[in-house]
Amino acid sequence: MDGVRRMTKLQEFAGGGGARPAVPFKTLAARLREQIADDIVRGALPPGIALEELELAKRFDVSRTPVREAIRLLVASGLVEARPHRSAVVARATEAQLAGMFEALRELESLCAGFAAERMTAPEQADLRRVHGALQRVVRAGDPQRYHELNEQFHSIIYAGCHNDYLERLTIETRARIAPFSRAQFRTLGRLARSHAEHEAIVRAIMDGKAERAAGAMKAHIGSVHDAYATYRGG
Amino acid sequence: MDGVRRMTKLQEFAGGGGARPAVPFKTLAARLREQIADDIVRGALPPGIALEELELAKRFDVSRTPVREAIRLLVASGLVEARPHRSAVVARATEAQLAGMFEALRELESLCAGFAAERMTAPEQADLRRVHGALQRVVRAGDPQRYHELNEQFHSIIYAGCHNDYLERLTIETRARIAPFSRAQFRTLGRLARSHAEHEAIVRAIMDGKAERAAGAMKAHIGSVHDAYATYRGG
DNA sequence: GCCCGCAAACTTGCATACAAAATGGCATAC
DNA sequence: GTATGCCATTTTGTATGCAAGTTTGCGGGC
Repeated sequence: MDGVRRMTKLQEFAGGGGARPAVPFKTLAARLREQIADDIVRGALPPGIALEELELAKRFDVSRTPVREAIRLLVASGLVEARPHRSAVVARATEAQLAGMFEALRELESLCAGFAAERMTAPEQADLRRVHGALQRVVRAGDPQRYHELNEQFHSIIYAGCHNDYLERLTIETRARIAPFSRAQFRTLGRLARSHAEHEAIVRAIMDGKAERAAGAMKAHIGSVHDAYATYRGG
Repeated sequence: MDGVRRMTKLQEFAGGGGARPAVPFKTLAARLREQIADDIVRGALPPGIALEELELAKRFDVSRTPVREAIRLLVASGLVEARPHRSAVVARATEAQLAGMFEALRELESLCAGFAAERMTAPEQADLRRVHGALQRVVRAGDPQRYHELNEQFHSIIYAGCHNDYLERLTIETRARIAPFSRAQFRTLGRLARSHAEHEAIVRAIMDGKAERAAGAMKAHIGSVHDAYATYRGG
């Protein structure tokens, strides 16, 4: 790119980090996809913003080719929209689409919870209780950011607990797809407490092995998250 | 490619067809994705087969670039697996993965049916009845191929009837993802008749606006499809 | 002042060239 | 005869050049 040919470039990328010894090897495109997807989900790249190939290429010091491939990957996953000869943009969503995604997420998470109640192993249950306990402490401490992190763990444990890789993947992807639009939902301490109370019902149902109750509790939980978000957005 | 520069190449592709006047314009990559995805779903490209870039490029008379982009699109959708520096292959699945996908499809279709019972418009309902009637005639005639086509229409109408674009898309993609593995399920006339009888219960529940009954009937239907497939595959 | 048309600049789409890694075959050592 | 390591071949990964399409802004006309 500037005279000196740097070795492989695959080793050095990885977000400016150091050497990564036993990594299975990833293409530039794969890493770019992760990086950009992360930026979108975290909100650094908000919906509607243009993803110009040359700009991204310069930022990551690669050519347009892997950038283009990364964008194609993101397009297929739904996080990015692309139209021919126009810059790809971070996916937007109408209110109706967002409501649809929330509804789908509610049902997917509900399914996961139901299966988790029937299938989680003892270690998985222990892990769920552990994170649930940690969440309780965070609620008392009133730390929304930390709550957000642990909350994601909580839900992820339940996704994995359904013991259905495909369903787990669908749910994770749906959550990621909604994330860019719902980044402000846990701002109030009131919601934190309420969220945790809802978790309590879910955990109990799972521990008791009551699939329907777990599914119902999760459905109510996600529904209330959606309501909180809709209220927030509405005014 | 061979001296004479052919105009745009975007117009002429499209599967050897003629001029396509009012088409919104699609990139080569997008068309290749459709073509390859179709070949995978239809079984022309069975699971495990390698998708060599140069070979595909030659077959479609394009360069490797759009082929690669098409493959990336397919990778993200799950129809194709790729590992660095290895040919991409049509996605395979273990028995466990396949079972998981069937389970997910069962739940997704069940959700669609439930919502459809509550939300389908009168024209949509009429369309469903129309296809259902056509299916009955095909069962009597004993035409598995035609049954397969109409059966897809039948289910697609219900997907659309849930009035949730995202859920519809998830369900369609899941069905496509399973298709390469379940292409031999409607070989017996007995299954045709049974399948149609199950449809009957679904249609009635939807027409009556009974969401739970519709969901349950659909769940039973997909479950029986899966059983038939598992039996077929098992021996 | 506003609208329309045109052209320049910019961005993406595709092709091609080259680099790097994996595969397969062959020779060699045991 | 088998295993192992090396080299040629093949295939993917990345960079770059050029063509085509879109956007934008300017100038002229109304």
